[in-house]
Amino acid sequence: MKDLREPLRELIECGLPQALEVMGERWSFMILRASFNGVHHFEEFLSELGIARNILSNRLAKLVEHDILKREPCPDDRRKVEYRLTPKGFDLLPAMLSLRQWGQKYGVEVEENPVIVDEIDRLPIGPVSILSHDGRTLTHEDLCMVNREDLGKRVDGTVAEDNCCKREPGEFPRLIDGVELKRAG
Amino acid sequence: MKDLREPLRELIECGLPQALEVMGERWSFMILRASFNGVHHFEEFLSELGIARNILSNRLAKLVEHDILKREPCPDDRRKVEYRLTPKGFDLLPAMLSLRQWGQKYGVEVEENPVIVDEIDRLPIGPVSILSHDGRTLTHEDLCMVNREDLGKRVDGTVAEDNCCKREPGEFPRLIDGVELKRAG
DNA sequence: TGTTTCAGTTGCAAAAGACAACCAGTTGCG
DNA sequence: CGCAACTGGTTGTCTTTTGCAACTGAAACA
Repeated sequence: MKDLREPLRELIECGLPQALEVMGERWSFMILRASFNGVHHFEEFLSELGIARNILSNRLAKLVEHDILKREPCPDDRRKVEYRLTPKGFDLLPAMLSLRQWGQKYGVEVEENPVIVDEIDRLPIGPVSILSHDGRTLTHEDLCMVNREDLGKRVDGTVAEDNCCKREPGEFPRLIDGVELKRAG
Repeated sequence: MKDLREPLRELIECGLPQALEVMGERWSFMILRASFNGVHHFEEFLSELGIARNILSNRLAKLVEHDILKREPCPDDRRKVEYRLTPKGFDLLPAMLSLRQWGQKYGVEVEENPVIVDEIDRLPIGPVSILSHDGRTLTHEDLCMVNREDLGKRVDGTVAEDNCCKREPGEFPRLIDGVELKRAG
């Protein structure tokens, strides 16, 4: 009965494992960053990242397979191959930038020299943010998790309490237990 | 002279490698997600994630070492240890959510059952977004990279062109080449 | 007191990554 | 044309990381 935990795990299933299947692998994000920076060719990635050839080959193939990059022969020079971001790849920009900003905030000082700016006013962008459906900026304190059926329902009742440890303010309530209770009952 | 590319690589140095040092390792993000969901104990992570004991031990130690989680003995039961998010850990929420939303958008359909909502109106949050300094939502098409010295300067001059391949709309201009030119000249 | 739980550690097999060498199509050049 | 150089790989070997199972030591429990 080692699979007992399986349904429990499924309850908090979300897009994260799927995202990590590709982007969780080493070098994937670095390759993506290079792509955003306009790197398109194998040897270019190679020298830019300092990655092993076979790993780069493998990673590029996987990114192409997952439709994050597209692979096309270069018209000018048929030896060359072009790797370019697909729309799906471009959609990873918020993830990459928020990671990057986090690293910047807490890492040792790095003076990010080419700065990412808003093209219009040429001023640095703000932090990548969690927004409510109507555009308010939310912090982790403003969030909680509810069951799909209870969307939009304002509840004034008490929140299910953890049996051992109290919930930190801003941490998602452990709905897992609540749901488990529902299923059992 | 194999180190010739080193200074080139440094030019686009940013927080990403630093972020990936911890969060790029396998399981780190899954452990983080569990933490956000209120998981605090070793055995809990173990059954929730289906990870090997030694790897979990190693990963938790590394997250603690990097001040993403804090490790404290449980007051109620001195066998137990509590792992809790630090402010630095909470700051990874945008990165985790944007990854998650991306996985959700492009992955096979998963009905994210505990839905993350705004606590106030209990409606699902919007997409994690890139904002300008004054709060406008930006897409990848609105961004570009400039040198630190040129911040705020509106330039009407032409943009440095790639020698081989044209830049896709929305892709960051390859300032690497431009900068290299400047340094050389 | 013996048993169970918790948070690990240790040893071993398997998978993934790094490094270097080799290879097949271009391409540029004399 | 003939040949060296370039590009984008592949293959083989070694090292590191991961996964699995068994074991440990301290605390709780019965």
